[in-house]
Amino acid sequence: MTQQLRGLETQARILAAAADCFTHAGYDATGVAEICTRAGVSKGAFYHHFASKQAVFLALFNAWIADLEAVMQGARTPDKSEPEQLVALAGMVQQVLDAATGQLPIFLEFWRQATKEPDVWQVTIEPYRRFRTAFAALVNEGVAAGSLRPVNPELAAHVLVSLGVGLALQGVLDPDGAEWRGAADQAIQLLLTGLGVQKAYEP
Amino acid sequence: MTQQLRGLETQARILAAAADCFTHAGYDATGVAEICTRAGVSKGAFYHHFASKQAVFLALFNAWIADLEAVMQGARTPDKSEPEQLVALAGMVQQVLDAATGQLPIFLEFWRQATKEPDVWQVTIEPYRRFRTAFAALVNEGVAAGSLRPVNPELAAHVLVSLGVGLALQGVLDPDGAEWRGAADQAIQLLLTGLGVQKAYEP
DNA sequence: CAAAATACATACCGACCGGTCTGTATATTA
DNA sequence: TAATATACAGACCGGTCGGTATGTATTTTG
Repeated sequence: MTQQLRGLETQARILAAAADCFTHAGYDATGVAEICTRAGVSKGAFYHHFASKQAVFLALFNAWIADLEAVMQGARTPDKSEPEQLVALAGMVQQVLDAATGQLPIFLEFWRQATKEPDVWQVTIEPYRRFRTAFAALVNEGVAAGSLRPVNPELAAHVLVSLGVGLALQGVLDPDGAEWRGAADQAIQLLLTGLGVQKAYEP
Repeated sequence: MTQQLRGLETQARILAAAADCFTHAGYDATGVAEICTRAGVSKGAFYHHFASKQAVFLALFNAWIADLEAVMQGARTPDKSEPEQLVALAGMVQQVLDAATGQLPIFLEFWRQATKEPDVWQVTIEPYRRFRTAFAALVNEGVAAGSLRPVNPELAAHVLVSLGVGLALQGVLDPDGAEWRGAADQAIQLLLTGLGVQKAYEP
């Protein structure tokens, strides 16, 4: 049991070190030796736990996906109105982004790899599509219930998700203070107003 | 004169080949030899015209910036109303993105490099800030003229630019057809409606 | 036409990098 | 306790890559 525990611990150290390196220097630029040094392990340990550098990257990526999945599960509030649910979902997106702030540059690595490796791409775009589906369903319900203007749900969802992604990327590239947070709030306000939520512009 | 022309020609070939390689394989993954092969020149020619691989990358990047600059200059229409100008600016963003479609993955390279190299970062975020400034000025005028709802111009501009960036990134990662274009149109409609442009929701 | 500059081509180098191989200490098992 | 498996350690290797050094053909210059 002690040995198993020890193994998992070094495995975690390798993952943490790799995340650090990938974040700061990028995937290609960081060598396995660098990861090992930062993790305080030898190359033998590294290749004992992981088949390749790519494997470490994928493990990191899958962990991130799992986290995202968990957060999405916790955002189900079917008893509220569609506008309120939209606000909740948007807030959740913000929460996810906040949780990842600081180590966000690694997303650029994910996205870049996704444009090359088909399997990475597959699992990369899945969360976005899921987001879009969720938003579209909500908008659809809202339109049917009359609480939202009659817009194309799919397109509206696409807009919402794109806005979230854009805010995230802006935050990565130019994180000059809290403006970003304010922009996220205002973005939601503007879009909800555009979608026809009266409360947003008639306090 | 003939010799000078010849030099510029091979220089252009190198740049084109490099853009191709960077787009398809990424910066780190493409070697100088590969660029030379695709360009049909020797390594000597390469290092005669460019000091390093980084230099080629920066040249490519600066060319892109210059293009963007030119397009932005051509979008000045001060004689129209603020909402119309907003639509024009948004359309311009779309035009820029369209022009780059297909070779867009190289933007991920730009952005990634920007998170590491301070000088690349400086020149990377400048266009975005310029976009934001332009949008903010327009929104400000519109608010003053009463054609737009009284919103914070800076935040509104941030939202607009973020949306554009997000749409672009979505288009890169998941370019499954024309939905993307429709989303861009609808996004503008929604935001303009949210900003208070009557024409958008009262045809 | 001589000389100097330009525009290449080719061979080559040292560094680095992902991955392997062998050895060893510790823990688990029979 | 003997045997086996696990968890490392560290030397090492084949190959690649960015960059250089040297040579040459052509062109411009004086």
